[in-house]
Amino acid sequence: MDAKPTIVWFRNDFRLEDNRALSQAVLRGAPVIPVYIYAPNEEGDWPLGAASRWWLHHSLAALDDDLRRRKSRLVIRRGPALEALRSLITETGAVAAFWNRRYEPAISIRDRRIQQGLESAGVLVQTFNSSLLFEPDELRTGRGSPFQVFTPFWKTCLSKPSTEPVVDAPRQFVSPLSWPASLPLDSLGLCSRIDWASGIRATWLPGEAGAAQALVSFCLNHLLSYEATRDKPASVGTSRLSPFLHFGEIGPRQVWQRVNAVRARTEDKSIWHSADAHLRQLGWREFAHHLLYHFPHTPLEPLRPRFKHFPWSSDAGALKAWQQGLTGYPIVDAGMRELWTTGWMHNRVRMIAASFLVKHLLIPWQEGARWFWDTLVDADLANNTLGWQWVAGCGADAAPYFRIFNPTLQSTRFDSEGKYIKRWVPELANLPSRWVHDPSGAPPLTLSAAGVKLGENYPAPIVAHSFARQRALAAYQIVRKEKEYRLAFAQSSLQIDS
DNA sequence: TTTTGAGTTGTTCGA
DNA sequence: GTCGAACAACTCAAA
Repeated sequence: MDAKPTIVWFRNDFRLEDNRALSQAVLRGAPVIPVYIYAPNEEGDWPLGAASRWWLHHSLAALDDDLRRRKSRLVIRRGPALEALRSLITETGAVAAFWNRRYEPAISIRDRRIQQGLESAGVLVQTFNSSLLFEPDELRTGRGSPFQVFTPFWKTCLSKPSTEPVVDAPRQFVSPLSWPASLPLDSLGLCSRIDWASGIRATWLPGEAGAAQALVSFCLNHLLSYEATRDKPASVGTSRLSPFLHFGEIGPRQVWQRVNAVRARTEDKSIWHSADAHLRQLGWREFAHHLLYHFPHTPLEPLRPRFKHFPWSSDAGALKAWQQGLTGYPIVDAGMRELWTTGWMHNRVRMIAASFLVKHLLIPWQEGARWFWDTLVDADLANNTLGWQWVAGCGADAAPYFRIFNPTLQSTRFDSEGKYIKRWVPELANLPSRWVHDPSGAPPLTLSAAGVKLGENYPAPIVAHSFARQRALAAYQIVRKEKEYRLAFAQSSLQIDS
């Protein structure tokens, strides 16, 4: 038996179950050294946001606890990652390094470099897929190009042989004779000194146990009626697994298996529909990673180049109102405040709030993406990019440009009693539900009876819907005609040439 | 190469 | 309140 240790490098796969790199390392029979390396400036243009750092801190603490329960531990180091790995190898005499692959552009370039660096020094490197059902290179259209439309992408996924089975968490680890030094978790400075995270702390339990609990609870209580309730932000209708999936405290294969198990136990068509609808959401996660991998420029630039010429406006005041939940559109404000308080926003409300920023305010989607990146506990480069480009109409399979959400209508449709609004915008708590979606339309007496003073304790709408809608349509006309402009330009330059 | 069919999540208008 | 049609049109994926 090889007594020289194997390093398992953890990176957004903070779990013991269904972790290929870990289980394969344990199988070697040699001591296993679990490592985390904090290297924020190796994440390209996207160092972790504040909410993500909070989650990471607690995720690492939870992983360390879980490892210690198995007589192991997590060794924490700072980057650069290659140097950290090299010195660990020197200190411990390790001969192998295993990790699960990440697919973000900057990270995969870095990781290939690290792999080469270690292999050239004689270290055995093995990497695995633990975070996707299908890796970006596995799926191609008939012509061999990457997919840009979701439905054929997902059909192709579903036509593949069923996903690999989930691997159990290793029962026991072999420890090294002595443990290499580890930085204290607190020294990474992931949690800011001012405790702004109380709302996040009250909402979430980071770590593998919290993830497992969230999945069980979802399958037991919400999956059965997922189709009916997933669009209702006032109720817990969605799985709320996104941060756990992002940090790899649960993997998509585990979700896939569990949801399919529920599906297999019933003949009830409505449950089948719900299960399929939820698996489809996993499909979107896959699609987002597929797109980011094949179109690595998209976090900063539109996938459809003609949108580079979109007449965006830069209105710092409006951006701030949006960020603070003070737009005067209750459903938007409720969402933005839920985000600020809990680090998460309901999917339906994300679309409404994002659409409002991009279409009502004409503020670049990149500004919205940046804010979400900083405030979401589930901030994920692939998902965030896909979502914002979809809303802005410049991405893959995007909403057509003329599809402009009416926040008031969305609100009456999906939060009809105004429960969600009243929870997050307490200024409006005493308004009758009929008016809570659009206080500016309420009779003055109703407003004063409810203690609402528009412009004083709750803002009037910062822009009128019908005006904003017309303005957005007009702005999109410019992008729409870009093709014609280009043609005209080409012709005119031909004329100049001749 | 060309053609054909289809595409997460909508809104507004008028009856 | 509910219903259907119009909106306006692009691009991808597959045959």
